[in-house]
Amino acid sequence: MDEDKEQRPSCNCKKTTCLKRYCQCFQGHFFCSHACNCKGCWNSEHRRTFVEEHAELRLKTKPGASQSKDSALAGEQRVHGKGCTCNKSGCKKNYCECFKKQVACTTRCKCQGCENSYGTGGKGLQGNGDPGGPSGQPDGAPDGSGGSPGGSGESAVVIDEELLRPTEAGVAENVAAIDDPLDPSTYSW
DNA sequence: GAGTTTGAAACT
DNA sequence: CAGTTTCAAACTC
Repeated sequence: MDEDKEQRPSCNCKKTTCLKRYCQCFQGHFFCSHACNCKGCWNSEHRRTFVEEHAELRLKTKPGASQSKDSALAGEQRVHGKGCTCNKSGCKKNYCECFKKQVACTTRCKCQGCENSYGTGGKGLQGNGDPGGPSGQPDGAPDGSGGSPGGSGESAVVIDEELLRPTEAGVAENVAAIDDPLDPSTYSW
């Protein structure tokens, strides 16, 4: 029932008009809804064509970004396609895209002092992190099982593609749920 | 609740 | 292509 609610992100954009990937909704291929607290929002069904044009434009200018970083990688490891570049968070805070999705950092990541404990303990143990790093130990497994979950790290690496790639139906449903988030009087342009 | 910090995305 | 700036979200107080 609330499943759709959970899948649909909400944003608080003020300057991007919800047409850039700063916007959680736009990034997730959702239209903004009443749950959003955005201002000057153009990411609505009313502007669907406009939104699609923007999405296409983004696609043209930055093809690799079209699918976000997430699903860019498929096959051997479905983790963050591009990886994170965390410097200070140690990949153990929600600033870190990998941590946020509960996936392991990989060699694709450019993070420093990685302490991401998901999967095999993060690339910090794989060599890209500094060996004599902040702790040297990734704080152990999140579940405290004492080892990598599943041994192969599989459970932590796999991400739900459904969440990353909402179906047309999902979008349509989302759109249908929007009453009228676009009040002309609310927008300055 | 407000302010600060952080990483990602956009722009030059 | 690389560096800088801007942005929204997460975090701390």
